[in-house]
Amino acid sequence: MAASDRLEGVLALLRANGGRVTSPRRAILQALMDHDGHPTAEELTADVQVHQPDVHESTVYRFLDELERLGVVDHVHLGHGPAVYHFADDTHHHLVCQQCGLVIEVPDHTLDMLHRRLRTEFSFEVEPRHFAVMGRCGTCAGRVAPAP
Amino acid sequence: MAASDRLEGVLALLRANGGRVTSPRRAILQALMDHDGHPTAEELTADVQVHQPDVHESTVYRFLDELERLGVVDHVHLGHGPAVYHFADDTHHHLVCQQCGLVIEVPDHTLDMLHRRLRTEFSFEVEPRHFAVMGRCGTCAGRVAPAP
DNA sequence: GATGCTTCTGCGATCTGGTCGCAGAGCGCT
DNA sequence: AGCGCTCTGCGACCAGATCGCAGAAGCATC
Repeated sequence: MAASDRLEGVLALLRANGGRVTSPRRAILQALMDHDGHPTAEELTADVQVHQPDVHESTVYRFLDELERLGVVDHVHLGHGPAVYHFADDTHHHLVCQQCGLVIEVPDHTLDMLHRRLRTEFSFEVEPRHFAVMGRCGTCAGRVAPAP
Repeated sequence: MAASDRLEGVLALLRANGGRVTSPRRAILQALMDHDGHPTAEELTADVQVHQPDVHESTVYRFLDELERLGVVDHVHLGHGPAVYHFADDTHHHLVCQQCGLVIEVPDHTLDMLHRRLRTEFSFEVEPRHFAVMGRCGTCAGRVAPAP
């Protein structure tokens, strides 16, 4: 199946870069693939510990760092609170509601205009992948009267 | 002079809301006005402690919170690291270079297009005031070859 | 399948940024 | 000056994340 291909592919890349394949690492990758959405390091740790209770949070952090160095995953800051992780080929931006925490995924090209404008006016290359775009979702924006 | 008018104005507002005027509070406000740029709570504490060494960091945090409740100041998260504070009437957005930390202030209307687009396409009300827009400044973007 | 070099891991300590509870100081109304 | 209530310094505490260490385990080689 495709999922296990992906896992083995990452492990091969890891080995090719002098890394070792261990059972905590397999479990962390598996948890990352099994999780739908945007897991935090803490959530991943919890998932892994269901089957391997001794895997330590710092191991998860260290391995996620390494996966990031290898370009396999990215981490994103969705406003306050812990960072969340996802596979790097899952390219999209995040709109986060500051009120209810809803995360809306929007395709890359949605922010193209902004890119162009800030590039021409300020020579600034926006990179909204690592930090979310904050605001309020339709429901929350409608529910609360805007401040005076 | 206008600066002391401003200080007294804030203190009057504070009193009008049942707050008290104390020498730590005067000093914190003064430090905020004297600082050009975007001070962190820690920097403000240090500035205050030059003249009043006993003022505690937690006092600074508490007073900044209160000033925020009164609508006098806002705090902004410029990517990683501590939040920075500025007067609320100083309305602009922040572009932050993830590489060198440069902060570019851009007028409110620069992001109007983005507002409109995200509102019509995703019913999302962008609120980019509380979190900076991250990316790379012209110098850093030019200096480093884009990743393959 | 044993050896040995190197990497990984669990663990606790540590760090940063920020918050909280408490007892006492001090503001400001009268 | 007296009094009620707010504010303050202080240390403890919290979350999220990182680090140093000694021991465990991968894997290339024999």
